[in-house]
Amino acid sequence: MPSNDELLDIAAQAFADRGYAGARVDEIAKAAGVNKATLYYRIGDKDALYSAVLKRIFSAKIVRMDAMLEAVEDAEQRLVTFATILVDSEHPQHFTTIMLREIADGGRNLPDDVLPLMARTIGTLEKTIAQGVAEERFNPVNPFLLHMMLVGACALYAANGPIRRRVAKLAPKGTSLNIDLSLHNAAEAIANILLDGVRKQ
Amino acid sequence: MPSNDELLDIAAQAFADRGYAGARVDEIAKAAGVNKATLYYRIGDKDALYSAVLKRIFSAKIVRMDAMLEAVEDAEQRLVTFATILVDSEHPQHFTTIMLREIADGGRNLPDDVLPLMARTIGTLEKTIAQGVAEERFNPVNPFLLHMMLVGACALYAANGPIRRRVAKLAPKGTSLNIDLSLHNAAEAIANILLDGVRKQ
Amino acid sequence: MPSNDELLDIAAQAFADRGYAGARVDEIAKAAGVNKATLYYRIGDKDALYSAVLKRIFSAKIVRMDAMLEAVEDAEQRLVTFATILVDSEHPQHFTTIMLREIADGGRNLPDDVLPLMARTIGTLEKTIAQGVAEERFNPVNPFLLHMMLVGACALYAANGPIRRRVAKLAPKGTSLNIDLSLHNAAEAIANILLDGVRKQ
Amino acid sequence: MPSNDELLDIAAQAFADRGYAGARVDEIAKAAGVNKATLYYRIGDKDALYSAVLKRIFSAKIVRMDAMLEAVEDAEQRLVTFATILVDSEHPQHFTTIMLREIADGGRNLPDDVLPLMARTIGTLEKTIAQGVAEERFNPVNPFLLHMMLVGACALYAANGPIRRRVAKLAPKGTSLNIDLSLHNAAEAIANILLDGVRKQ
DNA sequence: TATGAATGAGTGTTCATTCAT
DNA sequence: GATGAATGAACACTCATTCAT
Repeated sequence: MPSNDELLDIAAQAFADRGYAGARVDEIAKAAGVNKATLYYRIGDKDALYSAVLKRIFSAKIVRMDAMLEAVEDAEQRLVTFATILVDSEHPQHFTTIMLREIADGGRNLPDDVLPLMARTIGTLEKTIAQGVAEERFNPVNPFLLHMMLVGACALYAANGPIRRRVAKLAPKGTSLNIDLSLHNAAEAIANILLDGVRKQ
Repeated sequence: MPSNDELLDIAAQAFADRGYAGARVDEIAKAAGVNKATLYYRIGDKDALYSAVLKRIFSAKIVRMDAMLEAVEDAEQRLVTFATILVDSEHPQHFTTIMLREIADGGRNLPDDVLPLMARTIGTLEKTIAQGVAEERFNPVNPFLLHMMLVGACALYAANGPIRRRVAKLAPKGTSLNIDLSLHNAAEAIANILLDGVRKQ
Repeated sequence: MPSNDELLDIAAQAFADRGYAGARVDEIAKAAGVNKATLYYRIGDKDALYSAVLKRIFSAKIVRMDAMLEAVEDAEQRLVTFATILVDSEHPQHFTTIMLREIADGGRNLPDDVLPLMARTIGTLEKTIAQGVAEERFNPVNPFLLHMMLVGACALYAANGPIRRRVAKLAPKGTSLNIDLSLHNAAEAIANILLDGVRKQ
Repeated sequence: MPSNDELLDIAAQAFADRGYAGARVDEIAKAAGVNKATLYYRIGDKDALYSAVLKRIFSAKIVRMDAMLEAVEDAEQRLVTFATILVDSEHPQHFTTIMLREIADGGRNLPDDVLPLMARTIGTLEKTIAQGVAEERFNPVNPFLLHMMLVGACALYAANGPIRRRVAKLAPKGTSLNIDLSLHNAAEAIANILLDGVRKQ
């Protein structure tokens, strides 16, 4: 009998793979090895299950971001670490994939109490950039756009593995598609390209 | 009675709003003002409808990209134009939103004949970057990652309007969230930040 | 452009293959190479089409029975010929298959004006048997049961080819299933077995 | 709430009455007094439901045949009993009607695992005839044709009650159509006519 | 606390039929 | 006469949810 946390991890997998509308409560219960009614008893309906998954995933990410904020002082290093944390956790694909889906959905299923978590993530990054600007190491740049670029690039790279491989088969040999950077390395590379654009010379 | 193209536009709206699994054939037919059976007669089942929508959206985008490639010579200008075309067309949200959903889905519903179109888009950008490198104006940078950054940032910004507004209400006044750049201007700004990172000094 | 008779033959094939409920007006029109609306214009709705097919098939059979009655004098020979005509015509499978379906259906779709034709067929056989009894060559036997036996055996043999072949694969070699009598020969054999039972010694 | 067996009996009624294509899952559920989804939960889709019905009906028939084989020694008596069992069971019309439909359908919906049951039925009869021939009481006769005659005649008589009554109204009084033998008696009579033809003199 | 069983309300799809030309 | 296009009414099937135990 799986714990509630294990239940939520299995549900996260399903929601990441299929989206809210595409995921099936039956299949989640089956994958978890519990009766469907047990899922309802322990967690609630599909909406509640989804909310719980989102809260779990976002909370974990925020906790890691906060820990990073305390551990890393350097503004540049913070941006790089921010990027790697985005893609680099126990369930990397789940976070980025579900986030992309939520954005596409306009946050339709996003419960109100995860929004503050998202706001905090953005605030975290904004503070970092403000710090770099204050230290006169960064050009003044719109923190929100920078956030979009960091998150967008990392999330896309993290999520598009399957498509990348299908497209790669069609492209001529030797093209840039034939890369296979690890998520961690890709996130670092992305952050560094951004830093090159942001860094004051 | 709507034309087939009008039908596909209405379906695109639905697929962008709700995703493949969340969209309802009934509602698409109703929104188009045709009988559901007419949809099947004219286009086919949900899969065929989705394929037709994807082909229409991607083809239109590719056509604009190609036209741009011929009209714009300068490598930097090309990157900027590429970004603006991504978000700036007759149906801007549809393209980026559906693309995000497809990436999250691992291209599960992506028909084989739209993959070459995606490959071409990437190839287009890659050539532009290679041109900039050849002209010794760009640092050598992984074109695929640059593509991720450009597309990821633009798509996220284009698609996350609703969430942005919800989050903005929660954030303190005066933060970077309270921006309201047009898609076009945001895409330009994003491209320029990237160019700052890529440009050879 | 097929004639109405050709149309009916094609429809007969469909009704024989799939039954009234299983046959598709679309497919009949397509098989006939005419527009579906043309089918309605020339013949009428599905019911009318089915009635027309039944009338055509039963009439043809009756005509051949009548011709036989005039040509063959001997009672025994009449029974044999009756059996062979049942299975042996331009469209042998259609008649027996559709007849079996109608019987199973309780004649639900059988129009009133084909019933007299069926009654005449039975009457034809009954006269033949009465003749044999009158000539003191046949035992007095229930003509209706004889009719069932002759028609049932011939129709089953004519219609069950596909199943017979599937079952034959499962049966051990050398069993009686591995026969492949032509319809004509099988009907003759069936009639002769019956005659052995009916014939006065 | 009906048991699964009761469910299958109600479904058998529908399939016998209307055939596979003509039967409606909605109506079966309604007739059984259960929700349509319950039917799917308990048994499966229309195909599975039909397979289950066929298996139930054929198994029951085979069981009775086997019991008869053990109880009856005399070859002639076996043929008669075989005929009566064909038409004489808890659900007489269902078996013969569905069998006729399946034959007309070429066994299109006949699951592979009921074919062995059919083969066994034929094998049963074949052994009986072989026994009669070995005992020098029967003429050597094709067992498969004999099977066709016995089954065809009995099935037709069992199934064509409704048509018989409609035709009888059209025929002149005093004709053979105005018989109303019970199924049991008709089967006996049919078997006896056949025996007269098969019996060695 | 847990679950096998049941179900109302959809959900995509098909089909016989009709209509405008 | 003939037909491409359109559609109301089914139709098989699914799914989130609940209930009895």
